[in-house]
Amino acid sequence: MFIDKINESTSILSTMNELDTMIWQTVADIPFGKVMTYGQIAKRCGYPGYARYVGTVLKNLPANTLLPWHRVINAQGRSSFPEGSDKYAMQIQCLRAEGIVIHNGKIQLSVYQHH
DNA sequence: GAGCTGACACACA
DNA sequence: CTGTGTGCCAGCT
Repeated sequence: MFIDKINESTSILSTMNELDTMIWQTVADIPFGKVMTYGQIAKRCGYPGYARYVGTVLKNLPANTLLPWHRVINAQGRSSFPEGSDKYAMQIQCLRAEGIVIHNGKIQLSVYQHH
């Protein structure tokens, strides 16, 4: 029925907003000096396979956000920004400020990954 | 509706 | 270890 279509779509919409919120929560819960990967966050939120979506959500964060987005890196233990960019330098700097050691742009997940 | 494009991940060479 | 191919999925053309 027509009304069901509307409810269905709004339900999907609210699910997506809910996912955004869960992603924010998960990122906010990463302790100082630890990191998590995109895929890991997606899984924790109950949405395996949504690694890329985690990235788009973080991208849409306001520049002045208090969320520790710098603690989110890719599965290779590297920043996902191009190596010369401002964002890249920014992320590396923030991580180093938390005592995380980065060697040749690589972070040892075996040491710093938050489970 | 059909492609393209990413702040991704994984397997394999 | 680095490069390449493939799968993935929401958001934008």
